Amino acid sequence: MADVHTLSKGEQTRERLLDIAEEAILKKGFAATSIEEIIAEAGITKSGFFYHFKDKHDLSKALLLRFLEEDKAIMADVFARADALHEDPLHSFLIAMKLFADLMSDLPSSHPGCLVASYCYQEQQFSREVRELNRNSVLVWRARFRERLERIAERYPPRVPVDLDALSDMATVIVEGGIILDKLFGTKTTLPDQILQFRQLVRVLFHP
Amino acid sequence: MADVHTLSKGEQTRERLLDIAEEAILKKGFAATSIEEIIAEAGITKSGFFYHFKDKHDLSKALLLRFLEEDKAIMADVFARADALHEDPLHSFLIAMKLFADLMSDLPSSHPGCLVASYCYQEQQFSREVRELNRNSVLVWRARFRERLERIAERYPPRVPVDLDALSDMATVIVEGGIILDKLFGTKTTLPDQILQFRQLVRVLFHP
DNA sequence: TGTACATCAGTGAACGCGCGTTCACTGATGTAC
DNA sequence: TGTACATCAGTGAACGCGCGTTCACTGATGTAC
Repeated sequence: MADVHTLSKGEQTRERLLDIAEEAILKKGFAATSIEEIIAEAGITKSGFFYHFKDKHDLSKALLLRFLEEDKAIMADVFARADALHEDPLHSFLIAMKLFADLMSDLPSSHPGCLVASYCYQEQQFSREVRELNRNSVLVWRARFRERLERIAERYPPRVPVDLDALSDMATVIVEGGIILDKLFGTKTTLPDQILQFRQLVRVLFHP
Repeated sequence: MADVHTLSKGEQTRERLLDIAEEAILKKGFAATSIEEIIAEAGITKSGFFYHFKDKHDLSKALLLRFLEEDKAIMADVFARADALHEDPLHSFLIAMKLFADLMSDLPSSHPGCLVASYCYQEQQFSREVRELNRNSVLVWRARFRERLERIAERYPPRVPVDLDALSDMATVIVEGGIILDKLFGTKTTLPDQILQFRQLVRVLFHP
């Protein structure tokens, strides 16, 4: 959610529609979330909705774009803060994973879910463009982690052979899987615990 | 899918309806999968569908029950085969993870998805009973792995402190996350690679 | 072996409701001169 | 400072289509006697 004070009235309504839609879609899925219920909660009419979004597919695209933007900002911030605390790639990475785990612990309630996973399990409903955006977001995660792990492996040659690709993907895998378990149980400890588990693995593999 | 030859004509149609529904639901989600398209592919009329299922919710329940049954059988078989090959808990576990990874590599096409994750991201559409079934299935996974890891930890005290709960959940987390990545990319290597990654972690933690 | 009845595995037509979308219109705010 | 016009942020009513569900009915197969 962007800062409310920098948004015009119309932009505020639009953000609110996106907030309501995202929450509902993560609970029921895209097809089961009707425009009718979104506008009911937002307190506008249906035509008001279509002033903001061309059609329902336009909503799905705007929603994903906003989600990916926010996600990118969070991870960039986590890594930037870790880099500021330690310049060594391994230690910085371990700090980043701790910061990330803490961040996920501090959610107000249990994790609402990840739009990427949600869309993935309803893929055929979305346009090729949206599917492409979704896929690409995971490639970005993979590349981000891969790059950091490479720098670590350079300075700390692992004793056992390490598959850097699989280890990079493991970050995404752990996050998506952890979210599912927390979502299923209404808890918020599984995701941070799993991130720390991943952190532990990276340390065991590389730490001298 | 049960053996075709042990099923009556009606049971065969029912299984076929479940097959078609499962494939469609994993691609589009539950709400976006219409009874109309299921019967079109099955080649029967709508009333024929309602002969087999009370309503659409009845279908969702039957689908999940069948999925969980199959899932249980697969894992039981993997562990039984591993136990037959080695009686030591750690080695049997490592063998089981290898067998599991191989099994996931041998899928005819890319992984179609996991109904548990699919339902999880559309939870509010399902009855409390179905949601309960879904949640419970993860508890079963957790318990199954927890029990095996405990036996391992007894015989091989880990050098570093190990959180057995988190490690047990990691199995489920890795599988759900791995499936999402394979599903997104249309590949089938991520899931087995991640299972082997998990296997590697267990070995590093416990192997003397 | 034949007949009566029950169950199985569906068919066909109709239903009403909710959904996404469109279209003509409107009051409030902003901008140009 | 006042007027004309444009844009913003919607309203209200209507639409048609597809969806899940129901109901009365049916031909084929199985079972009892």
